[in-house]
Amino acid sequence: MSQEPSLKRTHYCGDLRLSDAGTTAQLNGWVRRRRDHGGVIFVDLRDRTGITQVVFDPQIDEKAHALADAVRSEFVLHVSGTVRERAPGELLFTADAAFQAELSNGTPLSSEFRALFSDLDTKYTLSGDIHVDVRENDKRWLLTDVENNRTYDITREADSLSVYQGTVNPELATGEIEVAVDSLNILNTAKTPPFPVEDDIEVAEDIRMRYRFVDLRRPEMQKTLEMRHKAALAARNYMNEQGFLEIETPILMNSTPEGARDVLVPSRHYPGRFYALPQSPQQFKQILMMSGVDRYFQIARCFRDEDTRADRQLEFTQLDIEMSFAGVDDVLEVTEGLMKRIFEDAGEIPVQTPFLRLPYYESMARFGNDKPDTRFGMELTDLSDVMADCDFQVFTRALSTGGQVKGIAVPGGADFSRKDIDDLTEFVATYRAKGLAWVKVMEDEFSSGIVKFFKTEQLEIAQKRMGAKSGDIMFFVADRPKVVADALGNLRLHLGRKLNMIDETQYNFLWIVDYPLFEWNEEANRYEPFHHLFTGATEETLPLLDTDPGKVQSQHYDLVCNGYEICSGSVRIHQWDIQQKIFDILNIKPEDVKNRFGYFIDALEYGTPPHAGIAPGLDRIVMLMRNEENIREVIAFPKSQQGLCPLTHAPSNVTEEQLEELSIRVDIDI
RNA sequence: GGGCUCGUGGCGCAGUUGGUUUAGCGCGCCUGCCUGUCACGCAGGAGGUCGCGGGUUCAAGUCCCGUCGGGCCCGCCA
Repeated sequence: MSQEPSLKRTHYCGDLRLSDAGTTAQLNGWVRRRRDHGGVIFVDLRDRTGITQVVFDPQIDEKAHALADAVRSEFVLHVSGTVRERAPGELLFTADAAFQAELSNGTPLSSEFRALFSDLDTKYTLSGDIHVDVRENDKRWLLTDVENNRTYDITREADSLSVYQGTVNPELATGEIEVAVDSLNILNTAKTPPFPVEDDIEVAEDIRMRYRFVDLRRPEMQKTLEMRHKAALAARNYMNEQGFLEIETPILMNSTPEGARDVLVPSRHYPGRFYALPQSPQQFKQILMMSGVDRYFQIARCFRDEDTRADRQLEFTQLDIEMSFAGVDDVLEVTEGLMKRIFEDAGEIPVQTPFLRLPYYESMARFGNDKPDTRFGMELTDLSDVMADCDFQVFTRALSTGGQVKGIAVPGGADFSRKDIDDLTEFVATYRAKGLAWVKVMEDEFSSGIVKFFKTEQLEIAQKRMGAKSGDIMFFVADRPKVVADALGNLRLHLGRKLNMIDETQYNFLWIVDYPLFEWNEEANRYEPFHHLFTGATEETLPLLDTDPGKVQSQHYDLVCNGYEICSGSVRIHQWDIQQKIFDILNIKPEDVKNRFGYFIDALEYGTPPHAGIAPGLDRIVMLMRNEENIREVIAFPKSQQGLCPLTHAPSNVTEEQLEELSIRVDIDI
């Protein structure tokens, strides 16, 4: 038999502790760093659990030490050796035995004792953050200067204390031990990595993506991968406990032109026809309810061929949920339990249930959007009534054409410079606001070029309503309601971040409810579904379908956390006649209904139970728990903003033969 | 479809109104020395078609045009 190197390990690199000292251990891992001191070589060996310092000492094993000479960063090693306590370094000084009491009783060290350290060398000056461990009662102590990341080994001799330089690394969980290697196998060599495999690196994202296999070795990325796994596991366990069945639905389905663009897959058997990848398993999960499954869930990959953003990918993952004989409260309750379980189990983030519920219109009015970040104030205030008879034409013109005047008060904003305000004006222009009016609130006056257009009383009412104090600035936007909401809502967020008004440790869960069922599309001159075609209406507003569809309230709900929409769902329509009415209002022709949803309509008529569902977005949940602002940080192999895979370079060209089989002719030069 | 922004050794950056700069700096890398480091230290060294193409100029990393790639945003995302 050939002599294969042993791959067996007894521990992971994050496992060993002082209590393991004296035992033997075998580790596998990557070389984080090699420190060659001529006589002795230290290697930090890393795997996904942590780092252990392994030592190559020629006096322990000459062969291993010689081999270690060639070891470089990211080499893959198997080592075996003895776990040992890190021995004290050089003797720094001896001190009076009287100081022993200070080490044992946990009180802060006396200035006399501290002075001994500084007297020796200012580099040993102790910080205020000192931690003492008793290694042996009345005999040995380990003193850790946490702030300076330095340790001291203190031993009681006959009548004095000997203070040695410590070799413990307080930053490593395994920092009290090391493995003295007696056998080294270099399992593989490695090219010098393009960037160091450690946290807090400053490397362009495209470089990290190109070398994702190196990037993912970094501890924080491993932590993200593990947290994502735990979140999915927590979800599975919870849904199982709640009686839900996990059922897979097709990845190849038919295209539904409503909503986002579909990712299409050509069919070989049916030239000219295409499968679509699911934007969500919406129709299948409803059919599962019709099929008597009662409670379904799936960790489902979804695809939407739209341009991406920092929190949007071409493909993403939803915890897709549907339940029969359920209404709004049932779904919200299950979802609250699910969120609690995920955030607590995977993220160690405590969650209070039930969550607050905020009507859609109120959210729009107070925050300018339906995914408010409620971790800070600075809410929008409507001033349309107050400003109706001012002399500022920008306001009056907007108001007379059905617009609004709203404002926010920014704490401390009276200090903003002309340039600051210009930048903010440019910022709101992105959202089509034509300007940003401002008034600074001073000790006993209002300051601004536009003050002269207002009665003092008008500005006073504005100030009072917004809660602006002396030293604040009031910003106003006058325009169509949509523009006012977009501009001020985003300005609020922008300034909230810029002025550090957000408590990053807080998680504000909030249901947005009472959405309208339809939205009027000005350009197309017709109603469009606010959510999707199968969203049900509230019983009270259902009669309005015939008279005033714009006023019908849906049974749609969104769960929002810290400004991110993390779940979206609704009670579905389960009666054919109501579904029919929706198609009519939306002007979808019967033949289109038949072509696109025929199977679904059929099923509706064969005994569909009332049902409702929701779909939490796993990626965004993990983003929140990891405090990441980019979705690519929580996906192992994400695509670039243009939809390219930085590793495999998908999408790729295919051969003429492949195209021919699919009866596809590509009409561009490749 | 549109706006903004970035692209200089492996990585992160500097490079002034175009010119004394042989395109610098830090990290990393290589060689040698070093038995207690953990951002080891010391000495020496290698490594760049300044994204690509074209133009202006006596002269371009620097100015202009185009193009490719990354990012953020608007539109879009039922």
